Amino acid sequence: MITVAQVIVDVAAYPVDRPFDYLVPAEMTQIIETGCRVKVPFGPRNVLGFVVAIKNETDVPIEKIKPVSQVLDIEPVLTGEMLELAKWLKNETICYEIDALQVMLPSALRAKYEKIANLQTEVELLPEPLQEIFRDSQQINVNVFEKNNLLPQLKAAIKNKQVSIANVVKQKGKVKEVRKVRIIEDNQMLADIQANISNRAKKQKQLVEWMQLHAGEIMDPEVIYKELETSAQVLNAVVDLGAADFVQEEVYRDPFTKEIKRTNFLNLTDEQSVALDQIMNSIEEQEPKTFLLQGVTGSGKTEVYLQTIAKVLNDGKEAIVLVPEISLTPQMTERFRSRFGELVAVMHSGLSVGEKYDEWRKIHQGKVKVVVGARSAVFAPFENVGIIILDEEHESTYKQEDSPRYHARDVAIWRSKYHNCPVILGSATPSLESFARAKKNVYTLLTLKERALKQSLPKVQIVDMRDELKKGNRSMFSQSLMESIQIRLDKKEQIVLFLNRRGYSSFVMCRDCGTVLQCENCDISLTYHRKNEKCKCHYCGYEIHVPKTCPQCQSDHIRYFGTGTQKVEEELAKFFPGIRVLRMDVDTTRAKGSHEQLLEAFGNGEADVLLGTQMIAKGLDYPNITLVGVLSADTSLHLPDFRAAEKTFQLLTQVSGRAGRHEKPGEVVVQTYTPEHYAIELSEAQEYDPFYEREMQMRHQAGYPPYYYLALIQVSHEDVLMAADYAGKAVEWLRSQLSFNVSIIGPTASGISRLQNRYRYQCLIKYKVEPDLIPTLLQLIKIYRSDWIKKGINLTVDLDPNMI
DNA sequence: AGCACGCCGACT
DNA sequence: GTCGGCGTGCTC
Repeated sequence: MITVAQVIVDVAAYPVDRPFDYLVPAEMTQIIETGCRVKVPFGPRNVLGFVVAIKNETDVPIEKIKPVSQVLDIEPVLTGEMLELAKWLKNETICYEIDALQVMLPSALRAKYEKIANLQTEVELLPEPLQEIFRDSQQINVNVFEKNNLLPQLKAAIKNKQVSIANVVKQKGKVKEVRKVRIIEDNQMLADIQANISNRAKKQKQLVEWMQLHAGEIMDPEVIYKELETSAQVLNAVVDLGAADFVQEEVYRDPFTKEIKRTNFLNLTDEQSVALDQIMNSIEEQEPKTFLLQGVTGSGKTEVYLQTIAKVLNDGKEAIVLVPEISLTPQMTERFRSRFGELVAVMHSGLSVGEKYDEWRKIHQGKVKVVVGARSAVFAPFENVGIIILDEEHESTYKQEDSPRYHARDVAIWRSKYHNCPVILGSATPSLESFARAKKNVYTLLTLKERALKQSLPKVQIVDMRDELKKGNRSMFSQSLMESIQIRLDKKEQIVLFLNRRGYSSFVMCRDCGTVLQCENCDISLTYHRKNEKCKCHYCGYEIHVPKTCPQCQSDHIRYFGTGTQKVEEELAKFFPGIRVLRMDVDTTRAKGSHEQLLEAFGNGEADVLLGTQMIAKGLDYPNITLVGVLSADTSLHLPDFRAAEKTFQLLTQVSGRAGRHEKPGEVVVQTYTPEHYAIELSEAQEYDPFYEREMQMRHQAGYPPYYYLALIQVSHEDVLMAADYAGKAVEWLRSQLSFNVSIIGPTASGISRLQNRYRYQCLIKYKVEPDLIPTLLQLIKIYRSDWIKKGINLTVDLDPNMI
């Protein structure tokens, strides 16, 4: 009988996006399992692959089939659930199956390939320069030749059959191990050994005597040295006598640095209890229900999560908690760690590759029961999931921007059906899509209207900056904000000032002609980096030194513009001498961990004002913050995005919620040039429903989600005309295939019309129901992959896109 | 995707 | 005659 493994190979391309059959050699049949990674020959090279099935027959002609060269995992790295999920993702997001599989694993388990040159003759027979390199070793990485400009010589040697090239799959992800001492269990034997030690070896005798108290234990040598004031020499001698031996033990790199204090359940409000009861009931009944937990800021959503998780753990199941990347602050993770201690793993982008791998292994090996992490943690390899929680459900970071373009919410719901467990989507300002589904009873709505400690929501005051201008106030602060700041300073309370800007980026502009330094390859301005006085493109990596004069008008009035935070800081210092400001932007948060340090310093009262962009809006929870100022509420309103109003409202509600979360009442001052806009007007009352109704009307009129679904097709090419032409062709073809109630808008130039020297066009598909959409798109992709791709066209499909 | 194979023009 | 350009097609 033969054993055949079906393998998805690590080659992201359309013609090979299917399983390939490989023969399993007899010695591997006991080890190989579905979900294992394997090394296989694929054409002329070796690649990594995932075993998706094992069977006993094959349709492939016997002369074609090759054997698996190596099994990389003793235990499978992917569960059956993951393999199924990958197939679903492939369909749902139109991606390669290999991409779907890879996204579920930490990058440490993905393959790294190296080309190795093997020496086939005597070194002396090689040309001079090559001899040099092959002197130390017969096998040399090809990039060594590249670095020394010896590629032509290497090529010649290959031709002469003096050297051969092999592709080697390197496995990343080293398990970190430490050497420990294992004391033998047999106490009698220890006593015998001790008796035989010469009286001159006092230290050894002492050590073995002490070991009798710790028979069978495994310990750190350092602990022994300290305990007995001894050294490695003595220990080695004792090990030689057979009283103990050295063992290698796996360790996890610990991303937590601080000690944690255990905390207990808080008392719940009536609203919280009602919500919790419903969720508990669903867990009990094993219903894959999706709850939308809508709670005003400070209403204690987290406490509901924590108690739900406690229940799940009690049932012997596991919990997944997703948090947007930027709110994955120590403050947030500590709440989970303090409740569940060592049972919690944390996953976020701040961890090193090794740390991520370690956290993943803790989950995989069942050492932890709770994972708190960003988007990709939704793939945590638990096998008995009891609850999945998405906090701040409306955040756009839950959607991955590149292939596989999945939404963590959709994956969570898929997994909940697989495990028959509920999902909780939590937010103060749910996405319109989720709220609409809750209204249609697709999700179950749970509402928390009151703050947990019954504090009133902060008073929001909207200030029209146009009036300030008329009054002759040309500063960044309105009269009213200045007064409020002064009051807090007098009362020694804290202030958060918020600049509504995206990210931390800054740019270089000529003050005479207004030219902003642009990337040569992309249609986007360069980002200024202070550390090396360079300007860099975040999309393609293009980099130049900051020029002395303007490239357009030769003026030397060229200046670096920050996010505006420096300017705000300067003005603050002018108006309020002695004010202590903590600024959070590119320059102050570059180093790893500086973000946390700044927040901690602010929490300790080392500053009066915390000043920053979006990043500070999330998760800040300090009792002494009583004033929040939004310096310009409208900047996010004018973005070319149909969600601009929604995002602005969410942001204003979010930042307002930072004030007065504890005993002291809070106040919010929102400065704007368009106070009449409903997103700003309605944020004053901080009530979600009126905003929802209003925004739904707008979406209905314009034909956007949740009334319509969207799909975005992007076409790019080095040549503008080609890009436009083929975008047109795609649109034309889609129009001919899809029904009349689907509207296809475009093609139009994309927001960033040129990226990495490629011109980009896009078209938007709006549809309510169109069962043929995915098959049609797949067919379009087929046309593209079989024909257009050769002409240098690039085409991508994003279902349910974030930005358009 | 990546790599070999294969068919045609320009060189020692 | 041979070297190397890149169009074509396959990968268990």
